[in-house]
Amino acid sequence: MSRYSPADIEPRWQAAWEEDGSFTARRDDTLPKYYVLEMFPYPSGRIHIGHVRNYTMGDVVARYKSATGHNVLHPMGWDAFGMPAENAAMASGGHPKDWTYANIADMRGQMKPLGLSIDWSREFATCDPEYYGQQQSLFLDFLGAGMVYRKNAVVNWDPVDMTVLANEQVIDGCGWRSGAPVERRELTQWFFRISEHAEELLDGLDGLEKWPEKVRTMQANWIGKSRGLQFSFDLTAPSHGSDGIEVYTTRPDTLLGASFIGLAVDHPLVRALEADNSGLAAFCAECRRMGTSEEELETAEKRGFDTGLRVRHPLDPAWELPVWVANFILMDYGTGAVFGCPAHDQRDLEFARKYDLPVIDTFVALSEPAPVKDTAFVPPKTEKVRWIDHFTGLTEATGEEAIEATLSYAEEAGWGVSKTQFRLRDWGLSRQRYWGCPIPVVHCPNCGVVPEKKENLPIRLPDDVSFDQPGNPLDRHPTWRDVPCPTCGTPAKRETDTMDTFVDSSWYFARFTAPQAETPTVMDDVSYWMNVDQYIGGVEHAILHLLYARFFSRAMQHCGHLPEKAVEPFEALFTQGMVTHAIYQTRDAEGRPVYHLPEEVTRDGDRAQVTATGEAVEIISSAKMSKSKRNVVDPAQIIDAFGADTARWFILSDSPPERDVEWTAAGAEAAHKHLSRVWRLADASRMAGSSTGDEAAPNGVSEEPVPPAGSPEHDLARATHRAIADVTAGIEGFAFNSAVAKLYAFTNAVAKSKASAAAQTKALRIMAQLMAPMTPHLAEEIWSMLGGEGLLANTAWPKADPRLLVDDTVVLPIQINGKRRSELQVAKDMDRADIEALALADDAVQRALDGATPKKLIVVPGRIVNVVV
RNA sequence: GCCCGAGUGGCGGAAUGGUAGACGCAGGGGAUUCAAAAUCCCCCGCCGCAAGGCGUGCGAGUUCGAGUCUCGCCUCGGGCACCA
Repeated sequence: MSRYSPADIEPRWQAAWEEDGSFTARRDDTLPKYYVLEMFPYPSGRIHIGHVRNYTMGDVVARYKSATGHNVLHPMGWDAFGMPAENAAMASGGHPKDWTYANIADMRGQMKPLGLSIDWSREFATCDPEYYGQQQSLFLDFLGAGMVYRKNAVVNWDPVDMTVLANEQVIDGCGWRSGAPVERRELTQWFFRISEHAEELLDGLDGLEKWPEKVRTMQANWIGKSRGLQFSFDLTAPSHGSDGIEVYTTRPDTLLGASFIGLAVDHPLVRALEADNSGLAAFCAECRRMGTSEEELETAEKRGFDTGLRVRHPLDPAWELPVWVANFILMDYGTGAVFGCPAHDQRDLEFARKYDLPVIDTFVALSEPAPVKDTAFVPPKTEKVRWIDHFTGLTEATGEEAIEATLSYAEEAGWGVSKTQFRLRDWGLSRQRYWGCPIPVVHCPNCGVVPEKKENLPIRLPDDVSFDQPGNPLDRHPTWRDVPCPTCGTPAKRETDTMDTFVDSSWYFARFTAPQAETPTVMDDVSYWMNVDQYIGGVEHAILHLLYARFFSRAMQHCGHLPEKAVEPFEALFTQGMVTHAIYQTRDAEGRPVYHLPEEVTRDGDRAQVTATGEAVEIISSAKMSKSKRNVVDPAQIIDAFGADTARWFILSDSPPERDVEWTAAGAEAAHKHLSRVWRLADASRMAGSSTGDEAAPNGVSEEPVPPAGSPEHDLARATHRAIADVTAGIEGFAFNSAVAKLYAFTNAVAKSKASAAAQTKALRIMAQLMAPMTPHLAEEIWSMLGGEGLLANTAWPKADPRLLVDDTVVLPIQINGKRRSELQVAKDMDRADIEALALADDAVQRALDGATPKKLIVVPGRIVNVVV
């Protein structure tokens, strides 16, 4: 062989690893364990370049940790339930199960050639009955522990397709298939009591030191702990059995500015009022013709309806306020009712201006009272402001102090209670869909809702279902629902709701520690392997998935399925940026969007057309790769053309791992050229036929003598050890792009080196070791070409020799007034006074000073000199 | 709308508060070649002949010194509870 040929090299080394069992994880108490996990993929059909990025990063960590003496667990599985499988079945008539398993086979077939160091013996899919049966068992434990309950909740209902729609399926208020306006409908649904754990989930964030700060902040804000006042506005006349309206506010200090009460559309009182107020009923119906997402509610035009009811202000019974229904008030937060304070809340102000409600702006101001016009004045929480005739007697206080004073005042006066409130809502897990984990309960006419017996698990999904009619196939199945009641034996009906797919992904990491066990987990295994030492995945999962998984770990621990230490299951988290791509869109005859894959489109700058038809394509700015938007890039082309190592090297070198990247393949060829160059260097070294003479200790360099200073061997050894230090730091710090850059520099150093053949071979073997986490096949090949013993995958990571990392002299930049003007080359340990003298003698400094003495002279030894003139 | 990020040459990006632009892509020049491919060498932020000046989305501020810290904006991206 005379040139780099990944097509030959890569399968050969993959077979060697497989034969060696290099990546099979076994418990071993003599070694520190390390559990690396990438968020498992949804089997959408093909892997895309974002997957390659994710799994390559994880593989770098796994291989590096293995080389540094850890017993590594690095598993892979499939998040296999979900809507796309049903959509595919509806679109092309297949079965979701067939579609899903075929996709898994395809994707596994695409992933294996990447040479990932995965223990494939642990693979499972969440749609395997062996997995979801254990999940049903967990559900029953949670149910028994009182962590699951049923209540009514609102869903998006498509009246034509007779089906519940996901928020994603609601487009401009209409069903994505039927085009019919979506309705809100209330269904009885299952919920996990995650909100009972709000405080714990919040407090737990403090301990997650190896999580990105931004993720902890996002989770904390999501949980949304707040302190406020709960109290009642008495109705001037009782209405439908209520005497007053309970409100919750986080700004009780602005109570003097109250000018109306706002009720959520779904507030119980509103529901009651609707019955005999057709105008209100029409208004509410209008508001309900809207999706359920918070985004939609918050961005919709603010609208209100005066109920005609009046309430009394708690501080002054003579003061009456109108009660409005408003479409921006959330029933799920607080009491579903607020008081509006237009002067000190922007949204309330806009509402008040629209409906001509009073704006009371006279009791708090920055210094002098100023009338509020278009912008509400929100009293700052931590800055002192002036309070005028405030009922608490405050005159000057921060918002926070005013809130506290108000809380005490209301509590003492007895008309309000201070209350801690969380934004976090209970987790609704019911889905009216086929392709999910069946909820293992039975509805019995005698006993009510009865849990299945564990010995009946798994409750399997029936295979004989069809998707040619609207609605949930489980509901329509001729026999599947019919079961005897587990308690009394009378004929009963199975629950037909399946679980939210977030449930599936909330404990898979624990299942990987004993994927074939007859119980959800096995304590010995889960105790050995948990926690996940490094979790890696897209930042788009920063809130929901990670929060649900954290809740699940607590619940599992409570039920004895996880050890105490695993309540926080992810020790370290790395959120990689997304690989984005433009979305190519056309419209069908009805004006609905049609998306096109990048490979179906011919693009020229800002213009694009469908290659096959010539139809003009609208280019929508880049967004995260998503199957539904079809803006996915298949890595197969790069892998086919250049091999897996090039794909891996390129995706790692391209940009910092945490940052989003707009995908472009420009440069993939250059990555391949580089790997070829490394191969040629190794090949030349092999031809030179030199032995390094240190076969016994390929990595134990620190005991060796340092080559004489000034020799090419010395320079090469320095470059080598610089590279070891830099690449190690790059990998440890998730700066893979920098690690790659350092390896480029090291390659240049080796290529230019005049050192002996033996010294070069030695350097190249270390280069192979340093490259192994990124380009494992090429690294093995070079290792073997240069006489390395055994598999490189089993060798220890090289150690940098500190003697070769230090410099004797440093270049010290000289700044004049902060601008670099000159530099000094000085001994590393030269003392301050000598540096000052040299700096002042410098030509540029002399010119700048022009005979004067410097105002200030800053010397940071080893760093910089700054002369202030 | 709310929460969280990001913004540096033509491009991807580098830079413990201390020489902005490492490393690479693209581009330019040269060597080699009958020619090409491949490879190797050199140049490459902007303005300027030069001296020099200007430069990290915009505007302020802190500091001897700011890409980095603070405040206010702009633009783009992610999330917003039934996409996964």
